Amino acid sequence: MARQREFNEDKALDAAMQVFWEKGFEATSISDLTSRMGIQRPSIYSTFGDKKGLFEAALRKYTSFHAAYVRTNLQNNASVKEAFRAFFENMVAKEYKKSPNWGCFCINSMVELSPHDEKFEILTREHQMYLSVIFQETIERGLRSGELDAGINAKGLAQTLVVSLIGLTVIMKSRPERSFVDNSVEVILTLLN
Amino acid sequence: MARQREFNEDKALDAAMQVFWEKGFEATSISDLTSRMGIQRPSIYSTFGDKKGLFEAALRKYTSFHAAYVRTNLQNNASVKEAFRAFFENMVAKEYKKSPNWGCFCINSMVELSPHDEKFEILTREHQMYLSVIFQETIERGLRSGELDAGINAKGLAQTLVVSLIGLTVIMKSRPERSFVDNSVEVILTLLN
DNA sequence: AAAACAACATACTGATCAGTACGTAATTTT
DNA sequence: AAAATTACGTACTGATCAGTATGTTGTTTT
Repeated sequence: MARQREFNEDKALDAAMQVFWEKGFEATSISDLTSRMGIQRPSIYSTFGDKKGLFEAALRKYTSFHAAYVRTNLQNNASVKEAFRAFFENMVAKEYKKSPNWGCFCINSMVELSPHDEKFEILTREHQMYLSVIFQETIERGLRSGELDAGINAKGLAQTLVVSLIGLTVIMKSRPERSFVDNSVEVILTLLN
Repeated sequence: MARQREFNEDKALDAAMQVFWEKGFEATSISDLTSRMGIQRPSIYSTFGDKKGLFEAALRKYTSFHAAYVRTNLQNNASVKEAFRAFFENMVAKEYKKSPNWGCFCINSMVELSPHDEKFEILTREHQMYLSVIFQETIERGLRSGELDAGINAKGLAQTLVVSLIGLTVIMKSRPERSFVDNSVEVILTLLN
């Protein structure tokens, strides 16, 4: 290579992720991206291909960060029940702090793009499957330690918690009364008993 | 009025609903709409205001139809447990038949528009609240008949079922293995026991 | 039948879209 | 230092966007 990059590719991608997360794919223009990424239009195309390529890179960055975040959170607590409670309650509290509330970039993409683009159908599905595995491993840890009832179906419960997590994330976009979400979390957590 | 309408407003709105449901707000152009509605561009503006006005009319039509559909479905069965089982299983089966899978127009709108437009935040929230009331009334019917355990918290459970319904609808957009969704439905239904 | 009125269709507006051609600046290799 | 290479910035492309001006057609009222 001759001349060196003046911008940090990772920081630029991070900025793009935020814009796409906030506005979605269709509502985001290249001009929105250049201004927030702090780079020129041709730099986007030479570095990331096209708009969809940039979106894909941003989503991959998000999912890998998010997966690590979820994994760390659940491993952080010796009690599996407390780990899930803290995880769900924290996630609710965080969403109610922000206004407006962008939800989860992967879920947003699943809703907007998956039915129209197989690449994103696969990408978003695989992230949910990955979360499901993390949940399942956490539940199995609770089964081994005896904290959880041996009658629990780890896989089915993990899948249900992923579904619940999605449902909570989505409904919070419409800003229901806090008690609505709190009640739901409470009922969902009874599945661990 | 002088000259009479040549198109059926209700049928045109129905066509618009389908387009918006399939593609979302941003990805739908006025040209998409005119061709599918079978009317000319100025007819849209004179009848529905602007693109967002048409979208709102379409979404209102959807939610009122959907609410009636859910209500009828749940009232159709003497057993509350069987009613919820049939409702969830039917909803899963229907989504897996269609390809691609547009999900729920109201949920799509909640994800795409609610964080950026208060009108749709309210509209989509109120539909979820309405569904929650239908669910709660159904659960209370089961409590009165003795079919459901008296310890059940009707409101909290209804809210949780709404959250679960949203989660299931959304995750099916990424076409997970059928067993993933079936397992989740099974676990969710245990909340009625 | 004439006048008023409303829905129709065509064709247009300026703005913005995603993507690119091209000239300039910086860094490397020869 | 000259040549090659790559990034940068400006300015552009044709296409498409949401929305509208305008003239025509059909129906009602006078």
